Amino acid sequence: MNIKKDLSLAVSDYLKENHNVEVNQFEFQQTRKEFEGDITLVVFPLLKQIKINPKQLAENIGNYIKEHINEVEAFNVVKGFLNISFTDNYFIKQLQYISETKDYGFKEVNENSPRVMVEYSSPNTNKPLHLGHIRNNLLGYSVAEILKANGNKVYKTQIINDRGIHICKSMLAWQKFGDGESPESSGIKGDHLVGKYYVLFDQVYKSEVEELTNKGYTKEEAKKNAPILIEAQELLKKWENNDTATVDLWKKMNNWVYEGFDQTYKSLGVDFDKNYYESKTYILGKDEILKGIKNGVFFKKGDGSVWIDLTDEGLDEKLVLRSDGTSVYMTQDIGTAIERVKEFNITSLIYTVGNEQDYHFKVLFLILKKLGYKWADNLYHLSYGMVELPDGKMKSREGTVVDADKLIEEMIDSAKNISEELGKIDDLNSNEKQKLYEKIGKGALKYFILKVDPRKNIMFNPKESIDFHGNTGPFIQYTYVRIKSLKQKYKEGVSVQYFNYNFNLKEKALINLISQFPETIQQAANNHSPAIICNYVYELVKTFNNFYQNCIIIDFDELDVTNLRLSLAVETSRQIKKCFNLLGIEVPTRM
RNA sequence: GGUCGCGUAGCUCAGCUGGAUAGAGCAUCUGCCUUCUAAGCAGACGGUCACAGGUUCGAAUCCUGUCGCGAUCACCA
Repeated sequence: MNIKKDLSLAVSDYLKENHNVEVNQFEFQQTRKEFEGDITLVVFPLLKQIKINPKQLAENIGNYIKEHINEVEAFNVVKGFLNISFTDNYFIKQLQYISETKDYGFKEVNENSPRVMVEYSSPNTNKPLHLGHIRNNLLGYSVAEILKANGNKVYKTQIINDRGIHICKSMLAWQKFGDGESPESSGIKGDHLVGKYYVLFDQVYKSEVEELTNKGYTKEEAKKNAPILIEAQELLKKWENNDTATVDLWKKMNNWVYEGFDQTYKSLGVDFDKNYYESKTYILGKDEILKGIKNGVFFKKGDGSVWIDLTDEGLDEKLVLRSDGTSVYMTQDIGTAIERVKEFNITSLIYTVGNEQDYHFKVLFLILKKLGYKWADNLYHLSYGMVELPDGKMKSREGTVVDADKLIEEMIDSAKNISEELGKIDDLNSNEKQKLYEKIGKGALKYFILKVDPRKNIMFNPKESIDFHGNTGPFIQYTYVRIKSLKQKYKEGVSVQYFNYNFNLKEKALINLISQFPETIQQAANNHSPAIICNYVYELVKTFNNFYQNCIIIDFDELDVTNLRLSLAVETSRQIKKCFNLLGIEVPTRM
């Protein structure tokens, strides 16, 4: 049941019959609170084809639809806005439809669904995850869930940057100063332990650079010639030559990191269908480059390096193979994309990567297109803004990063403090309490991140704690809990029954809003934006609270009304839960 | 310097595929727990939508320019 569609058809008929014009798309919007009505047709756009007074046109259309559509009870016209009111019968029918529809608003996924891969996270293995990674993870996960709900077969993946000079730096510092320290011996989480040596390397490196500068080297020379850096580069060569001891150490330390990452991923509630590792994929892509040279897509310079000329597209020349024949980042991204399309038979691929790499992806997609891959048109860079601190961007080496594990822990602590202060859950056992604190704390964090438009930067002030009141995760969870509590109080099952009922404005507003759920999901999928879900669910919850505060829901003397209002409350809670699942946030039943 | 992005209330953000008097939350102030959980509700205060032009019946939204902030332009990843 889709009232907008019915209205559109009727208006279309009217225009054809009376003005002989063919229009099928109309602009509907939610009626503003200050006017009477449940939906509004904006007639201004029609004036281009029909040259009459907008008010008159609106009146005519209003009369026509009132006559032809049972659900239309009344209408009023303000300027070029046609405000339409629905009958009580419509609201009952609509509520009944919503409550009887399984997975209302979701589209089914089957063998014929589009196959989409979502890449996200993709960390380096030399340090623990920070707030920037949290944003990436939450976004990638949520967009994947939203796409699923919108009828796509989704594969979640990440490519782990497990090789290169960065990990050699941690390895070297551990070799030199670690004295055999391990996660077991130190009790430090694996990724944090490796990160500790990465930082240590940098400290030694900096002091060596300073020493060399004092000896009269220029800054540039000193940076290139610091002994510990040269040692790290030698370690990288050993790794590339498959030196057994080096490879063993590399495996050992990477495994520490993976164990740490797994813990953080689990805590964030994100997962992957397949992991790729750069140590395996970095060789991919070379064949494509060679083929591309033959086809004239790439060209070779005198020193043997291979390039693509993108100056016609307003970009630069871009290197795809070094003069010594080794790959660069771009090379393996070309190869990996092709591999993934083959392996998963996907029709599109979404890269969740920060907007600092906009240029890279522009070039990557262009190259794949020039290589003749038709699916290159379906590649999408989910480009998100940076997380900024009051004094600028986070920098791992300068120690200004907000650590992911620590932040999650702090959020759970805050949830605990607030819960204890309110004292509403004293009867729960400690295990139940802990689970609840996690749901609330993580809910606050995730909502805080996801409610911001992905494209925009996020300002995070570590000195100000993330809120638990107002437009927040806990507020929405709280509303859900209240509805659970209502249902528990009534005990009897409820279902929507027809009877002669006069809906009030609060109830109508709520049903109208729930009716917008399907198009909201679609919009969120089209825009790759969990923020759209956040805005929707917040609006829904505010509208519900308004209803809750003003209407007695459970009234044992008015069972018909109770049945109806409680159904409405239950349907609200179902949408809340679905929205939060799309955001990767759990809902509690008590708080 | 070239390219890309951003600029909305004291702060954090919606609104941006053009539509009615630009909306929320936080903060400040005022009411409401003897009705279903006050992590709530109702209300007050708060705006040159960076600035200047243009397109349009209509611009925060689209176009051009200016200013400010950020990112990017490596034989780094």
